Amino acid sequence: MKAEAQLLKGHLDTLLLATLEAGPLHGYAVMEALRQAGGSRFDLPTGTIYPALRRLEAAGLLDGNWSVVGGRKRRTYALTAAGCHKLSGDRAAWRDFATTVTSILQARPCPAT
Amino acid sequence: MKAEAQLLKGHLDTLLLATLEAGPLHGYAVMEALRQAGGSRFDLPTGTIYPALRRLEAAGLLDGNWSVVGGRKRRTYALTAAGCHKLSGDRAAWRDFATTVTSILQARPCPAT
DNA sequence: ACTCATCAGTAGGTTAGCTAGCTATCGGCT
DNA sequence: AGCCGATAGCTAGCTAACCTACTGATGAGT
Repeated sequence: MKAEAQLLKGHLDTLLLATLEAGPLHGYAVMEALRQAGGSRFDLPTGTIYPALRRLEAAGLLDGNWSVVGGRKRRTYALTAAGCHKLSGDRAAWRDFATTVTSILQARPCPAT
Repeated sequence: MKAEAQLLKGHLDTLLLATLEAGPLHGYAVMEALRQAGGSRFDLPTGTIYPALRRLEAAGLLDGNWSVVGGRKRRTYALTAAGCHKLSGDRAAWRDFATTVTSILQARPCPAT
């Protein structure tokens, strides 16, 4: 599939990578960080986050490791070098995409219907 | 489904509405206008455009009418009042979404792995 | 006559996010 | 001790939407 196609729906992956850029986090923490960063706009359910993280891990963009904190198992994800590289590209792609969409959406006076 | 969910993948509808805000166009022209506006970033196939336009028409956001130009049948779509209203909301939603994503994607110095 | 661009549409597949459900641990409460 | 809510992780299956690939028609150019 074309890379542009991903842009139409694949923003989540980029956001996850960006969230993990600041440092490794486990799934639940990623979820909360995103919710906080997005001001409830990105209040994503676990069914969205966990598969996405696994997807990114499978793609080699994240490195997931089990750890036990207080007897509770946690899978902590860290950005890999490939993930960091991907993020740079995604960032540029997002800027490009956002700029284009914004310019197309420039408000024109809506003519009376 | 939540409205926010649409934002993750439903940008196309908004772009189509915005393209038609300047004036009624037929499907093929919409495709070209979008391609031109997007500088090849939105080089969408007919299989994407036509169903989308029909979807928007079914939703009452567009008004489609057959016309014959040079013996060729054309379906010309015009923005309805509802579509115009929807576009205003989408525009605000996009600004909101774009701002949030951009802020999350703020480039931090990628620490050495 | 043949080819190409224009114009419209559909069928079917893939992806990804969502809903809904599950397991398990810890801490606080009764 | 037993229960419940919050934390933490995972999966199955649905749906929406976008894409690929196709059909079919007309008109213009060669």
